[in-house]
Amino acid sequence: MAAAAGVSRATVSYVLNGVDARVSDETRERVLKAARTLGYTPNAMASALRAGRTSVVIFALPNWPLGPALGEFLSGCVTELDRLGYTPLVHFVHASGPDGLQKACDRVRPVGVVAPSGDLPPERIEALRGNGTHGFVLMGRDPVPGVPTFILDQNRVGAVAIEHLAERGHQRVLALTPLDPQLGDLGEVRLAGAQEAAERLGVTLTHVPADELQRGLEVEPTGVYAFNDELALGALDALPDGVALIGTDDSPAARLSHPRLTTIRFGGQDNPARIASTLHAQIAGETIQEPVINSTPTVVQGETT
Amino acid sequence: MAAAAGVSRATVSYVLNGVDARVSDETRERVLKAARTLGYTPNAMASALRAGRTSVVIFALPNWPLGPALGEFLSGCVTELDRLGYTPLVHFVHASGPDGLQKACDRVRPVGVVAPSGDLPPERIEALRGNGTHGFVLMGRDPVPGVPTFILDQNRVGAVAIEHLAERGHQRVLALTPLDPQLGDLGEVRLAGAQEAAERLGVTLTHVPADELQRGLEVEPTGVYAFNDELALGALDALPDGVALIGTDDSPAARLSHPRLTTIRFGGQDNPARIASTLHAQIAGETIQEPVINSTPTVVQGETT
DNA sequence: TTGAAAGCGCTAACAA
DNA sequence: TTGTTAGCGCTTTCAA
Repeated sequence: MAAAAGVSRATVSYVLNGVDARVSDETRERVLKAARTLGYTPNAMASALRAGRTSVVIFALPNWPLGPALGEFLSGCVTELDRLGYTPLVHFVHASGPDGLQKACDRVRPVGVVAPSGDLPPERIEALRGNGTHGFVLMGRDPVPGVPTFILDQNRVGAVAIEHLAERGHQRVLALTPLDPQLGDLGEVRLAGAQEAAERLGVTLTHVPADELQRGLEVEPTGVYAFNDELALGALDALPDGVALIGTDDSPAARLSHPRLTTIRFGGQDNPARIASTLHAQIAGETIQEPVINSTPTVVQGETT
Repeated sequence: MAAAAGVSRATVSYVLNGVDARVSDETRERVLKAARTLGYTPNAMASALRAGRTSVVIFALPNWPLGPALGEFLSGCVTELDRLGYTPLVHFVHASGPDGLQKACDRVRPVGVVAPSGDLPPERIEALRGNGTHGFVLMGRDPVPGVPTFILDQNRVGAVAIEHLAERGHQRVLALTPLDPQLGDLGEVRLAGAQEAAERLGVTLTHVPADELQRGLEVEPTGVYAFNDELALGALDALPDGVALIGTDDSPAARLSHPRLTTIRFGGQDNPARIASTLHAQIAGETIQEPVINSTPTVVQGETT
């Protein structure tokens, strides 16, 4: 490449990295033309080696059920990170082996990582810091000291649902959960939150896996809380008239259903932007002012409650 | 590191890469211990630079609606690739800028790429080949000459749905589509396939966006084909008794709904494994025998048709 | 305004 | 069985 343009490798580097002060217009033109002709792309491995860092940000996705809400959130994060000049890539934690995230980080040396707090313990973070990873955002229920954390309080989701039903006078409530082990840990926390709220508010909560819906109806509930919108929609037709129903996720389908489903929306629109900028600030070496990003669940009122 | 173990860098490299023939047991032990003590991790950038290739496989995800079916497929691909020793990472094509995939490939120099055929034209593939990318699997409607292709015939999905309804004697059918622009291109192709099949079979097909379901019912359809299961479930309660309903995706919620939803399952269980092994073979320099991986949609019979 | 050269951390060929 | 060394492609300092 340098030879093709008749200049030194150094000059090529300056041109391609926009250090304009250093090269004459004429030389720059020649280099750019040669680059185009040859289809030259700088070797990112080499420059990463030299610089001691890549532009990659790994988003470690835990075993969450893939749906519209998650898609929107992920897309948002990717878009923001891309805008800031990073190369965001999603790693499926549960689908790789036990040390999948660890291995992925060792192999791409990301400059930043977004990961569930459970998958990235403090000692790993320390190890990564020494390897060129400078930005961290954890996702979890509780704040992690010293590391910016995106609070996803599934516990609260369950509580909000029950509070909503209780406010409307429902005393016997069914909690409808997917069979899918995917919702596993996530679901347990939600259920616990719902249970707590139920006790607090004097609501009788019966937990029923989705495939036993019919059996659950024997307790003659006045309200049903489904752990996701699909489940709610699937139950809608089977529920006796007058039984209230609230789903979770605010999926597009919930907005389009007849009757329109009441559901729970998780988190604000600007969370992806805040996650991205938190990462960016850390990587730039700034101190983070707000180490906690809160995601509050809110009820989206429909016609089913 | 080499110094800490009192050996040369070469020896460290051999030990950590399992070239056992070269080092004595005693030396190996010493090196491994030192590595553990120091928390030493080989710099993958350096070794990638040296080797001319990384272990990363980029899976370029187009603007498909995220749901359980896609999740299963993606997880499958990731698991298989991981098993083969690669580092699979998912790139959200639509969420990055226009040349997002290009940029991502330039920055991580993946050894393999799985991408929609529309996002990876032949000239790009050629360029990538020169940059250390040796495995390609395209996803699209039609085979691409010279490149293994995973055939996703959305056209056929639409046709299968209409055929299923026609077989059961339905002559007036509603096609219920999401508003979501996400399904855009994908949806158009499906609709076209359904339209063709309808004409062929003498079925009257009316296309209605999901938010106009009520208006669609004025044509008094005897069957409804929804472009995804969530939409189908959302409509279930609103449809008059006796109207047949078929969804798309075979989502868990469809299996759990009451009545159980008839739906369309897309593709076989072993597609991820075939995609992974096709990539693997190419990277190993083998010639691919079966350059086309077919994904045939099949009806999953429920109680709604 | 430009070139020469060092060095990022690793691996593989060659020497001992 | 182990050490020495060249060189992967880049950026950046120093010299011209």
